[in-house]
Amino acid sequence: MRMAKLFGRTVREVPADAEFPSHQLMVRAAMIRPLGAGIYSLMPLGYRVIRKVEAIIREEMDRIGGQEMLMPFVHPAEIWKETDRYYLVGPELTRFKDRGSREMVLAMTHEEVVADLLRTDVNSYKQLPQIVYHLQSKWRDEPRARGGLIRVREFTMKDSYSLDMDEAGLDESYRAHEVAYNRIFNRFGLDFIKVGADVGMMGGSKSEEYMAFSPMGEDTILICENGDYAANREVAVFQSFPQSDEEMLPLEEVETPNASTIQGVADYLNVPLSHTAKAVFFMAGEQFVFVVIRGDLDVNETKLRNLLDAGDLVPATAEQIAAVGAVAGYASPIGVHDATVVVDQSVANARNLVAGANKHGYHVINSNVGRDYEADYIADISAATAGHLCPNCGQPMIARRAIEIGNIFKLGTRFTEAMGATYLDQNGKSHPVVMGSYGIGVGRSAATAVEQYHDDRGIKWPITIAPFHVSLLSIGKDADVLEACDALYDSLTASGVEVLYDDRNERPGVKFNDADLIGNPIRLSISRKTLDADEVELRLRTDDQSINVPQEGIVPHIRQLIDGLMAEYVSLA
RNA sequence: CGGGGCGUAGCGCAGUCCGGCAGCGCGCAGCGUUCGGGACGCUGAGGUCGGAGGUUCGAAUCCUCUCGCCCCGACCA
Repeated sequence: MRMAKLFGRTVREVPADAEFPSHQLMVRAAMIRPLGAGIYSLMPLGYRVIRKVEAIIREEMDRIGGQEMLMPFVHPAEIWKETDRYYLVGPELTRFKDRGSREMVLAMTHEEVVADLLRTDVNSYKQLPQIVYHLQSKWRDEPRARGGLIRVREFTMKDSYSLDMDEAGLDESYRAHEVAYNRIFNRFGLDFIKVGADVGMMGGSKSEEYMAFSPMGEDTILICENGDYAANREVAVFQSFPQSDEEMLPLEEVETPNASTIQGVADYLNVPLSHTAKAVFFMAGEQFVFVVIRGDLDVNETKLRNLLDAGDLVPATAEQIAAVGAVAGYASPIGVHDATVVVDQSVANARNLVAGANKHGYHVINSNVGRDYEADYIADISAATAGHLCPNCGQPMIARRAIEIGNIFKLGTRFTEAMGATYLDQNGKSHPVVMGSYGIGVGRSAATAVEQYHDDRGIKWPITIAPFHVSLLSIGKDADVLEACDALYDSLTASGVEVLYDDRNERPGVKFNDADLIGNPIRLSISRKTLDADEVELRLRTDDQSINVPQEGIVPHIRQLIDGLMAEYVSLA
C-alpha cells in the first residue's frame, strides 16, 4: 500500500476523550475512528489488523473441527422469550419493533439461534458432536462504553458453540477449545492467563476467562505464583482464617463518640481492623440482607448474590436500614429484625469482635455470632485480595489487573431444554443437546495487544497481527532514490511481503514518526546515502538501532527475517 | 440510574464570570525556501459557537428546555 493513497491520516493530537493508550494510539495511527459512544469505524489500517486476528481465529477453530457459519444479527424476540433471557437481561439488550410491530432484538450472543437450529436440523445422535462458530457483530448497550476498542457497544465477537450428547462429550469439546484458545492468544502475542470465573445467570456448570494482563484492565484477578490457582476476583476464594480458640468474653457496651466508620472505631478502641465486625446492607428484591464481615475485608457481591440466589442485589437505603432496627454507623445484627443475616466465615471463625450497638455513639466489644445474634447463613462472601492465602497451597496470592479477551463456558442443557432442542439416542430415547459456548473479542484482542506492546512513540505490533510486515520509507526527493524505493516495493510485494510504502512528499522526520506510530515490525529506508552504498537501512520496531544491509539479496533477506519473527509466535502456539 | 464536567473550524483549545468585530495552535490549499526524527515564510479556504425557545437595541456569553459526549460511582458479558 502506498501511503500517499491511504485512506485516513495519522494525527498528532488525540481526541480529548481518549484515555487508554490503545485508544489514543489507534486513533492517532488512523486505525479507528469513532462514530458514536462505543461505536467505531475500522479504517483500512485497523481493519487489516482485525482481519489478521480473524484469520488466526479461523485457523485454530478449524483445527479443532469447528465449522464456520454466519447467524443473523437481528433476532425475533420470541426465541429470547423462550429462554427467559428476554426478561432476565437488562437494558443492554436492545429491543425494538419492526414495521409490522413484531418484537425484535439486536443480538448480543447467539445461544438461542443455535438452539433453534438444533430443533430443526439435529435430531439424531448420528449428527453429534459438532462445533459451529461465527464471527459476527454483537450489540450490547453498555452503560459506559470507553477505552476505544477495549469496551465498545458494537463489536465483533468470535462465538462458538459445542453440541454434544452428554457431559463427557462437553468435557472434550471444552478441552478442545482450551487448546485452540491457548494457540490463538499465543499467536496474538498476548501475555495472558486462564482464570476461574462466575457462571452468573447463564446457569452453566463451569466458566473460565482468558485474561490479558494490563494495568488498564477492568477486572482484578488473584493468582497463586505456584501456578495452582488463578481466579477472577468475582469468584476468587482463599484459605479461611483459622478458628479462634479464645474464650468468649462477656458482651459489653462501650461509648464510641464520632466513630461511625469501622476504621474510626478501630482507631478509637485501639484494636486491629481484623478484630472488628463490619455491617453492610443490601436489598435482595424485597428482602433486607444484613451482612457481617470482618472489618479488614470487603464483601464480594458476586459471592453474596450466588449464595442468596438473588437476581438483583442493591445497596440498602438509609430508610431501609432504619426499618430493621439498625443504626447506620453503629450497626450490628444484635437486636435487628426482619433481616436475612449473612455472616462471613471470617467473623464466624473469630471471637470477641467489636461490633455496633445499634445505638448512636456506642459499640459493643466481645460480640460472638451464635451467642449474641443468630446467622441465617455462614459462608464465604468476602473479596479476596493480594496477600490472602492460596486455597490450594497456602502461599500468599498476588492481584493483577487484566482485560478479558475470551471466555469458555459449559452451558449444559439450559438453552436446549428451554427450547426443546433434543436428539434421539441409539435406543430411541430423547435427550436435550448439551451445549458449550466460547467467545473471543476480536477488536478487544487487537486493542489489548496495543496495550501490551507500545512505547511513547507508538504501537509495536506483534508481526502476526501487524497491519503490514514492513514500512518502507523513501528519504529525500532524489529521483533515483524514489525509483529504488518503487522497485523495492514492487519486488517485496511480488514475493508476498506486506509493505506499507511511505511515498509521500514528506520530510524524513514525519515519515519516521508515522512509521513508529503505526508500528509495523520492520522498517526499511532508502536515502541518498544508503543508495550510494548499495544498501538499505533496516530497523526493527522493537530495536533502537538500525543496520544497513546490502541491496543485493534484500528480498530473501526480509522474507527470512519475517519468517524468523513469525516463528517466535508459532512456537508458542 | 446518581454525582461532576464538556459541546466554539477536521483535531486540540481560548473567549462565557462581567452581553458589543468569533479567535489561537495544529492540520488543509497555493507559492517560495528547506529536506535523516513531526521545518520556515507569505497568502488563503474553512464556523447554523450542539439544537430549540426566551430576555435584550444587541446573545458563543444571561434564562428555560433539549440533544450529544466524557469522567467517577451504581449496574453489567
